[in-house]
Amino acid sequence: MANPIDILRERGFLKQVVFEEDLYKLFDNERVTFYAGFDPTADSLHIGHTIPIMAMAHLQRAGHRPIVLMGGGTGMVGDPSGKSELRQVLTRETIDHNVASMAEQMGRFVDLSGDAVIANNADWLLKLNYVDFLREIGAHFSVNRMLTAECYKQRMEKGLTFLEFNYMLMQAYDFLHLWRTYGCRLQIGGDDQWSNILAGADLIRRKEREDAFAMTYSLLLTHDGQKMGKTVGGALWLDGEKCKPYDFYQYLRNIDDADVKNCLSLLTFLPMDEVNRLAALKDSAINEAKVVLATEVTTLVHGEEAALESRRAAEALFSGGGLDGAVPTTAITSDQFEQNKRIVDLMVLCSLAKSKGDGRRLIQGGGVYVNGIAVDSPDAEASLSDFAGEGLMLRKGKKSYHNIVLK
RNA sequence: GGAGGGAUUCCCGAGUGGCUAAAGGGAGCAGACUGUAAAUCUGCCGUCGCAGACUUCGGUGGUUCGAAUCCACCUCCCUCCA
Repeated sequence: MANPIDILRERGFLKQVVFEEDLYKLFDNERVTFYAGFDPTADSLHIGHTIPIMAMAHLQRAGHRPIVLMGGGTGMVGDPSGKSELRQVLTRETIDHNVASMAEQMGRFVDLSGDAVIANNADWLLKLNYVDFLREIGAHFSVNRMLTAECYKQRMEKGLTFLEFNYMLMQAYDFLHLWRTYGCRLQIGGDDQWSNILAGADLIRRKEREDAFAMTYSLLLTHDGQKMGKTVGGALWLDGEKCKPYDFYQYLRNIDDADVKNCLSLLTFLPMDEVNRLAALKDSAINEAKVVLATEVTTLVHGEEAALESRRAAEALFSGGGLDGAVPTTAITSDQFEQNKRIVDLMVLCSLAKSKGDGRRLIQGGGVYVNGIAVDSPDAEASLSDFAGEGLMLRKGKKSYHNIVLK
C-alpha cells in the first residue's frame, strides 16, 4: 500500500506537515485514525469542501480510519481565522439541521459504514464546565504565544472578541477528546487552520505525553487566488437542489485552462499519469480535459447517470443541433403562454432574467436568442410555431439555456 | 471613565446643501474576438417598469423650497489617554 503522504503530496494536497518523518512511518506501520472538522454554516457542502473530503478519501483508501467531526459546538462560537469580521452566530436548531445535511453528502465520498466515525463536538463541548475547562485545558495555553499566531494577528487590527479567542482552545480540546475516545492521531485541515491544529497536537503532547500529528492542505483557489466555486447563485453547492447537476457540470466544464491540472488532481481519483496527460493538452485540445474533469466530478457528486446526462445535454447544445433531457426545462400551459407571450416575460418565468427590466436590458444588449435567433426588440413576442419541435429554446448569452415546452 | 476619528449602493472607495441613483475601481452579466478558456475592447450594472414611478448613503427626529451632505439624540466600530 502506498504511503498516503506520497499520494497527497503528488496530487498537490499537502501544504504543511508536522513531524513528517514520524508520521510517514506511522502510516507504514499501523492503521491511523485521523479526523477533519467541518463547520456547519450551511445545509449543504460546497465545492471547496471537496478538498478535505477527497483528502480523507485518499487516506481511507490507503487503509486508514476517518473521523468526520461536525462542528456543532464550535459553530456556536465561530472560527475567527481568515474572517475580518465577527461571524454571525448560528442557532442550535440551524446547526443541527446543517450537520445532518452535510453528513449525508459526505457519504458519497467517504465510506462511512465500517468503523468510520461521524462525531459532533456539540456532544462534548456544550457539556463543559467553565472552571473545570479553564483548569484542565486553559492552563496549558500561553496567551502570549496565541497572540503571535497568524490567525489572531490579523484580527488584532480589526478587533477580536473573547468569544472567538477561545475558538483555538475548543478545537484543541476536540483533538484531545478524539484522541482519548478513538485514538485519533492526526488532524487534517485547511492551511488557515494550521495554528488551531497545532494547538491540539501540542495539547495532546502535554496532557498525554503522546505524539499527535497535524497536516494541512491548500484551499481550493483559482490560479489567481480567488476562492473557487463562486457563481451567480452564490457558491457551487453539492446539493442538487441548490445547484443543478447540469450547472455543476458546466461550471467545471468552463474553468480556466490554468486551473485544469489542479482540479483534476485534487477533485478526481484519476491516476496521476492520466491527469498529467490531460493537463498537458494544448489550445483547444484542453477542452477534452475539461470534459473529463466535469464528468468525473459530477459523477462523484451526483452519480454517473446525472453526469452523463449533463454531458450529453451540453454537447447537444454547444455543437448545435438538438437537446437532451438535462437542459433546464420549464413546462407551461397554453394559458400561461397567452399571458406571457413576450420574450421578456418568458425569461422572467423561467428565471433566466431577474426582472422584466433585466430581460429588456439583456435583449437590448443583444444577448438573448430564441431557437438560436437573436431577439431584436424588447417587445418581441413568441408565437406558437416557436414551440415546434422540442420546445422553445431560450438562450441567454453563450451558455445559459432554458427550454420551454407546452403542457 | 476621558479625547478624537469613522459608518456610503455586492466589496473597496469618492462625495460636505440642489446638476447625485450617488465619481472611480473590483466583482457580476451581456456584445465583439475565441476553444463552452484567458487576455483585450465595448455595453449594462438600486427596485419595478413601455413611459415612468418608487426606495437608498448606520438609526431616529429636526432645520430647509430642497439633505448622503447642516443640527440633536441613539447604536456600532477604530485610535489615543486612564
